[in-house]
Amino acid sequence: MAKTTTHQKAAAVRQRGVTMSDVARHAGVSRTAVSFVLSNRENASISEETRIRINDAVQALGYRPNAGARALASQRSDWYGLVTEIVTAPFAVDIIKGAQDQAWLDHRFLLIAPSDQADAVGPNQGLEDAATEKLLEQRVEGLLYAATYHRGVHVPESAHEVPTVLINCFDADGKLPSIVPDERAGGRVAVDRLLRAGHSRIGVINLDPHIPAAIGRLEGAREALAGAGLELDPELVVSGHATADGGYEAACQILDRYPQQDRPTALFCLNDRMAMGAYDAIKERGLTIPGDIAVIGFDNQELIAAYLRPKLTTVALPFEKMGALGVQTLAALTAGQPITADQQLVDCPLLERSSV
Amino acid sequence: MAKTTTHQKAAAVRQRGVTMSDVARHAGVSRTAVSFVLSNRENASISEETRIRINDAVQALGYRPNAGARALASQRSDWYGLVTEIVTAPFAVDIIKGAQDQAWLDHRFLLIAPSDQADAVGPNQGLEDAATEKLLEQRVEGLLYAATYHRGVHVPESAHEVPTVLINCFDADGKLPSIVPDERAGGRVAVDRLLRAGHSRIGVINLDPHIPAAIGRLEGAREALAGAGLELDPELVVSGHATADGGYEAACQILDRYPQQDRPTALFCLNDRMAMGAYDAIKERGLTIPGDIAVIGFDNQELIAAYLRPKLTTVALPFEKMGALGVQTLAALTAGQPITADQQLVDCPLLERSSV
DNA sequence: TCCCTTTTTGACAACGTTGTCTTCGTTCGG
DNA sequence: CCGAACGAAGACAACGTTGTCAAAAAGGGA
Repeated sequence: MAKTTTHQKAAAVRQRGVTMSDVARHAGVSRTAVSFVLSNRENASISEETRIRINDAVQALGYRPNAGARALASQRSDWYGLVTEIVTAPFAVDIIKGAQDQAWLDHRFLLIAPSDQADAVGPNQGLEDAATEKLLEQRVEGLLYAATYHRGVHVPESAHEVPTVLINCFDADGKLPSIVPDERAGGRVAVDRLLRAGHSRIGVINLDPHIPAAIGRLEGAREALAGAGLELDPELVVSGHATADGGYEAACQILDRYPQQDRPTALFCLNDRMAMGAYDAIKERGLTIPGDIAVIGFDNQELIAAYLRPKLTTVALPFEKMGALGVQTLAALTAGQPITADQQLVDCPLLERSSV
Repeated sequence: MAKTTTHQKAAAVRQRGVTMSDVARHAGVSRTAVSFVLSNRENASISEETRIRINDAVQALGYRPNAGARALASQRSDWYGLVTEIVTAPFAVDIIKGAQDQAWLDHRFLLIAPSDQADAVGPNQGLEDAATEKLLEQRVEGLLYAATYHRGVHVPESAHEVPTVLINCFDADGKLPSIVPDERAGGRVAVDRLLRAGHSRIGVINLDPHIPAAIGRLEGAREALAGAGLELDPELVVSGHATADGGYEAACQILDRYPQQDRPTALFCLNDRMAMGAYDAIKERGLTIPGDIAVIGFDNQELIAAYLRPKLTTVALPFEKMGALGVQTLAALTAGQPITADQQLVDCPLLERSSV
């Protein structure tokens, strides 16, 4: 009696407790059969008829497998955890998109946890550790760490308990595999584009020269120039704060430093925000883009690049691809496959618009 | 003997199988005691000493509760599902941020699933249904739907099985509670700001006049003008495509239509992208901002508003707040509390910068 | 010492699956 | 009509918890 009461109460409280047994009962078969059909196993041996009966029962009852129970019993969750500060500083959201789409394709679920590792390597790992811990409690099969900008990071200790891949950042301790943009090739592509348009005197508006993005892109620029038998004039490289204002000031410096005939005819801005400022500096001086000065950016920040007038030709960071590749790499790792390289470089494609 | 072998094998295969029993054994107490301590229950009656012993054991063994098992046994997952196209079209990422932060505070986990409901009401619900279904399989306790732009949506049938809240959109069928921006108040605030700066002849660059944002903001503008004894001159309202180009064209129309003395001295652009275009139109005509023409935007798209020169004064959409409020509302619903209104309006704050 | 309270234990059933094994009918070919 | 071969059923242990309960042990006061 007491037992019955308990059951009824539970049933009343539960929103929708259709279990495999219910399906089996409704289809007039055994639980075993249902389990076989639903996870359509190899060593099947289920007649087409019962298979259909079971599927019908699933439909009729609106049965939904319980992911948690399945994970518990089968000891695999099909979940990956993604720790990222991107949600906080949504510059690289496309990483999430790429990762999520890929995970979806692989029938895996991405658990996204926030990180506040606002910047760099420092042990500001309060939230980050907690996030990792929470994800491991959910028994994720692997971890991804994604950063808003390309840099070295330290990952919490516990991340080493499961396969882990870094996206748009790399392990400062050099132990974990990572996916990063090929900044160098990107810089080369940008400057090549300018060279191809006939420019040979090219000003460069640089970022903080110590970050990987600046180092790689500048190196690429040098290579491209070298390919054309030219050298990068150090005088034409001006660093600025990575904002529109910074770009504006840097552009003013470059433009005002020389008489007209010596003035560079093109500017390579190491990010789009600075290109935005450079536009203003150029226009202010009554010069036209790309007529008098060609401008090429980097990052392909849609809101800027596609809406500047004229629209900005720029090199895109392959966020989406990196996200997808991260998940693929993780999938390989969790499947026990060895991965080839610890650092995978992803191409930065040129986006032609109208500023060159 | 056979049993021992099995255990060893299991332990070898499992990555890290520390269970509650292990903790109990290590602490020299019963499982029950451990369970009591870890979920620190009311009817406890556990001595301080054993409590400490248990916590030490947890530390020592690196025990991590298995969330899935806990969910299974306790019939509550502490998970909310968030279905959104925001990741695809990352205009309103801050909704995710707000929701996630709030969920974190409430010790709940947000499962984010992608929706491709790229636009509007239509039954393009392939992925969306699938996402909802997946989330329900994970036994989420409630669902959130978030849209990139304020509009009416249809939600999959199965969403009605658990408490559901809409963010930045509303149920076209009028059944589900929603959180939306107070567009009207926003429009009022914007125009009030212009009036306060002494402008009385105000041009309006409108969005597609049928969407909730346009309707509300325009209505608010009218109210503000009425408060100053003015009326909205229909001639001064020009609709354009919601892009920089659209804004540019609309601004040209407004600016060129009148001789200088009749020209509006301020423009209210219903979004920042159009304000960006308007800037160009104004500057092209040799006019200054805000000297000759004041400009006020809407949306506060950081990349634009904060980087335009001069920086754009605009009205912000309260994405983050809406996200947080959505989670709070959902928490109230799942806790069985009745909620007050089916549609909660959230204020759109004015962000003063330098264009007025 | 005895009773009463406070801790603590042990046992057991649930939760919804997976996975393995044995058994039991059928049906069919020979 | 016998033995395969196949399809399916049934039983059971496992997964790691929660939750409930009765009962045992430890301590304290009179």
